[in-house]
Amino acid sequence: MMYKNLEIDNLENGIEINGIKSFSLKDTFECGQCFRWNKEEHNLSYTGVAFNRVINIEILKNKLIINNSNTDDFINIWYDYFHLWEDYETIEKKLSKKDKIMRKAIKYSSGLRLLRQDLFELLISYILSSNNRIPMIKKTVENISKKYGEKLEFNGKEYYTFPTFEVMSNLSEKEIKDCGGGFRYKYIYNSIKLIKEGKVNLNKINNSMSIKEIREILMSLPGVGPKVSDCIILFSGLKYKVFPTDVWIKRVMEELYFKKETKLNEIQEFAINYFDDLAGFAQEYLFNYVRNLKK
DNA sequence: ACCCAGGGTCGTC
DNA sequence: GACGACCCTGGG
Repeated sequence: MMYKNLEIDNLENGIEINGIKSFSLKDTFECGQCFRWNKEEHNLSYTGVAFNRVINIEILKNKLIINNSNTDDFINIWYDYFHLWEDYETIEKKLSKKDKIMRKAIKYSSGLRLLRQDLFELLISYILSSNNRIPMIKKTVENISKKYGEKLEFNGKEYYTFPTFEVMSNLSEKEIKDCGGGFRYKYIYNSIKLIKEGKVNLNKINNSMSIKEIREILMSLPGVGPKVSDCIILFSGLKYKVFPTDVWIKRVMEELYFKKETKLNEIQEFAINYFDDLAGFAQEYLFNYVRNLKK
């Protein structure tokens, strides 16, 4: 069948999609925006859990293969999750024209797509990200899912959904602590508590609000500062004109753009003005680029 | 063995 | 507005 210029064919336990451009699985899944996707050992495919599903995805001869899925899920979930309605060729072209630095960064990570992830899962994941390392964040998110998510099975292996707010709101402080997030367990527990008590309402957040308004709501939660809230806003796909500024981005912006030590606010302000509507994309191309260069 | 840093945030001065 | 503390772990 056809769906918005894409041709979808059924496989035995999955689907095959023709017509997708600009999609690098490696750059999309390994750029640090998500914590629940892992490369398979034996091939170039990735398996991950999102929106209560486990799927395996690979690209063969320009076709996107989604295993353990079907057309309905593709239309209802994955088409939006992988941001397939956005034209990344144009985004990359526009950003490449900005300067030599962006041209390099994009050449390096062409095909990187910003996923549109679940807001609550992002909230917990990025509270865990503060002063933490990516492998440790992944480990803790995995622990939370294993303990309190629902079990899924695929290819003889067990996977776990990220728990719902409902489930997590009934956990004790100790239960959350035992998931392994270190000192951040209090942030998570107290954030959930504020939401449960109705003092903060995540459900009213939507993309017709201004970035400032959304930031205000998110930052009223403990453990959520400017950087974490910008990540939540960007990686949920609410807004793309944000520029999460962490240590890596700070370093690369100072080195390549400012040539001197610069304050976070100044970097942000510059980037938002300079990259405009594409700031969020620029941030992720840069982050992926420098983080891999340092290795 | 010891030290340091990690997709920051918070409390205190 | 600057500064140190923070759980915990892997790597030098």
